Amino acid sequence: MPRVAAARHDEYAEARRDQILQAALRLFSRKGFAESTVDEVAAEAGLGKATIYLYFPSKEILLRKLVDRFRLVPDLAEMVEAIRNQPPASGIPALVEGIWRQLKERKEVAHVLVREVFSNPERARLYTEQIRLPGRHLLAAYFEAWMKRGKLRRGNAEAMAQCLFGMLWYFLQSQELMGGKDLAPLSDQTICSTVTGIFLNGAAAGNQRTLS
Amino acid sequence: MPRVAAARHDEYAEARRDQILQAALRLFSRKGFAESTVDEVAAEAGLGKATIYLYFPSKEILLRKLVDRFRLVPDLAEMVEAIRNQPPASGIPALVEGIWRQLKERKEVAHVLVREVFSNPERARLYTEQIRLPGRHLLAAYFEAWMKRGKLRRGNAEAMAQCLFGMLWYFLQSQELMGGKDLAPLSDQTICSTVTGIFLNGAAAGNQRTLS
Amino acid sequence: MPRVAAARHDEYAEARRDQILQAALRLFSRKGFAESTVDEVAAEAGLGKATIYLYFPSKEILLRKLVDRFRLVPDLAEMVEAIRNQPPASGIPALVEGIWRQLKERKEVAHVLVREVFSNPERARLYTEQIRLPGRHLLAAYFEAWMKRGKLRRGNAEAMAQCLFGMLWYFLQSQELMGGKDLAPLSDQTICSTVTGIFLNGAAAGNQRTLS
Amino acid sequence: MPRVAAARHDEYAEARRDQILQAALRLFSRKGFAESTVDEVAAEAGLGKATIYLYFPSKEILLRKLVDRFRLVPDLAEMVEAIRNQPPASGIPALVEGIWRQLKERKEVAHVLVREVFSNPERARLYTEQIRLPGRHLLAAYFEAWMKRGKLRRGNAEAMAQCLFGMLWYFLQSQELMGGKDLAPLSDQTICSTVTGIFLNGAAAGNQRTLS
DNA sequence: AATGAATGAGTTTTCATTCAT
DNA sequence: GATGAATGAAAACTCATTCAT
Repeated sequence: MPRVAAARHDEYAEARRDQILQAALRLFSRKGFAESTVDEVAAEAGLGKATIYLYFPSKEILLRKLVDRFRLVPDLAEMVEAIRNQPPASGIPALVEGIWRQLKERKEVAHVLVREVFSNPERARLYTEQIRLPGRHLLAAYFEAWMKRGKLRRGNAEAMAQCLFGMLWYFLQSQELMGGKDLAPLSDQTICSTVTGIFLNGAAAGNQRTLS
Repeated sequence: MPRVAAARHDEYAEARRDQILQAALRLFSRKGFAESTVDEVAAEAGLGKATIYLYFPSKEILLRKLVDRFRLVPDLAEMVEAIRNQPPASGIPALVEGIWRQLKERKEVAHVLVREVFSNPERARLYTEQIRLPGRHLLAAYFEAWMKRGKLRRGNAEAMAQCLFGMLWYFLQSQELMGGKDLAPLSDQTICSTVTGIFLNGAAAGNQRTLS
Repeated sequence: MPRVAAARHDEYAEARRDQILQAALRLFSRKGFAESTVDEVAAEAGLGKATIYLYFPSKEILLRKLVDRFRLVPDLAEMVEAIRNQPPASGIPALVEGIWRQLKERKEVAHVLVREVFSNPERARLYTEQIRLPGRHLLAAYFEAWMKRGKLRRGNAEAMAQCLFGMLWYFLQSQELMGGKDLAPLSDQTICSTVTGIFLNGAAAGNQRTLS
Repeated sequence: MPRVAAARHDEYAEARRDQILQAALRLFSRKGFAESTVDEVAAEAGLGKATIYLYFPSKEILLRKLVDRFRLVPDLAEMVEAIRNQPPASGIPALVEGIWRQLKERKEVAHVLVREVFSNPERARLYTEQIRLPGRHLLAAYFEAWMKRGKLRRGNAEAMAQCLFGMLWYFLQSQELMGGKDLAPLSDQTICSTVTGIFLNGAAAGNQRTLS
């Protein structure tokens, strides 16, 4: 096969794969993985059922590829890179806002992750290895760098990264996925400044800023 | 039916129902709801398959009853009450430790909740109304009381409560439910002191204690 | 066991058996044999489920006993005997009316027979041998007697008996069992006189009476 | 979808549906509806079990479609039309013979009807409305036409139609479905001439022809 | 490459029958 | 004698996957 044709072919296949993954994401987010049939994925993608199998060998693998492709915070590396040289006092607020914006934009991904990945031991382990820990390391590295420069208190940087992300993650779960937005709404502003405030200065009186 | 016999009968049925719910909790926590069969629930309970249907009319209703019965932090009210008169500096560490202990003990419940409740909009809404918000209010009330006494910085107490719980909740998810314990273990000590430290004093240098 | 006690015991068992059969008849007539559960039979009889099995070894045998006990026209022999010496002109109308009355009274039996017996080859064969043919012979014997006395035209008496009974049987099926009573009602009077008229004189003009 | 392909597809599906209905008819006739499994229907049709569900959404609906498709006397309208201008004396014998021939050819249909339709109130009502009463009206209309022309005695034409059909129907039940053919055989000739004779002239002596 | 038709393996649910009390 | 609890065997139905076109 001539090189150009092969490249075109690959592009085409990639586009199809993406079309299917997007459809699956919408569907799984709405109905859940186990509750969705391959027929429905195909219908959502506007394709025939058997076509799905041309691009993904099984439904389970389709899910894995989905999780591979759709990161919760795909730009995390860029965000951390962008603030690498900023001290926490300015870097963390920017980071929190960036992560929160991206999480909110990607709540469908979050939905699928919560449902299908975080709760299935095997899938979760894979996710932890390939995505969660690498992401955590990025944050932790930033923290450690500024610990050394004396701008952050010394401590377990990995655990601290987990705390930061955990607060945002739980806001996402409760506000966007669990109906909190309707029942007890909190503004983005409140969320970001509370998280930032607590992470930097804590809630105890005597520390710098007012919370929220 | 004589009253005594009826009472005994009810007790017996209740015990059986509990036996089944406990078995289902273990199983769903291990394998997930959709991935578990009624056969397996029965086997785990040491009963015949049809017996399950004597006590629960369907698999779906079994799940609902399961969620009804098992709360995530059943003793939260007592814990908050116990520290009501302690200032945050001593109250929060106790609270964090108490919540964390109970969460860890109940990771099976957490597993089922994540999968079946937090991810299903309708069930999640119910859960938010009946359990999550009331719990949050308890914490928030404690925070507000100590804000008034000048021991906590002013801020959105509900959001702060969410932050505190979110950190612990995410540690539970990542350590216990997602294989983090094996892949990147963090000790209870590290977790509790990091959460406490960040919540009270933040991560910025110049604040009181060293983290973790 | 003393004789008296044994007799009492037998009477008691017989009464219980009857109680169950009556309940089963009502139930099977309403819902069909396959569609009824042993639980329902027990409930209808006001007994516990296991009690049914004290008196009948299986559900299938319960049905057989039911058919044994409940004849469609139990008094046929008496009816035929009663008109034995009456010529057809007066005997047939009496007979038709008598059979029709009994059929209508016993439409529950008819229902079960149609459903469970007439349509199951093995059961039907048994029924034909033990009940249907003997009944037909009774009618045929009456016809033959009056053929000999010149009051009925010569012909196949068995086939004639079948015709007479068939007309009534089909009226029962269509009026009582198939909703005809509501959709296109025919009075008992019309039914009996039409059957009698056709059987005795046919429908062709020039024969004696007006039909119905 | 192009029009031609769609048409071919429809034809194909229709053929498959028919293949399944034919198989189901044979099976239900032999074993009864409740006693037959979908697996068996599939095996009889030479198809896989799931294929049945491609064409019929449930076993119950398969039965309904079966009854819809297979009429007991599908050519009744043509038969009545064919003798419309013949007087009863020649028309009825032809009609009786025609109906009897068709009934015998379709005893499998009869079997299923008896068992599943005539005995289930709801289904029976539907059948009465859509099939039985229209058929009866056809016969009744013929009778009424000839009553007016003085060739049939006046009477309730609907009841008379019922009598005519009832005799034949009961012969079918008893001879073909209940083992009468083996236990007490009656020739087609006997059956038809007895029915014709009784219907036209009755059994009383003094009327025209000899019976059978 | 694209697909609808076909299907067996697997799931939930029902129910006749047994058994311990 | 009477019974409710327990259950395995069996049935309807679903769906991921394969295959012929």
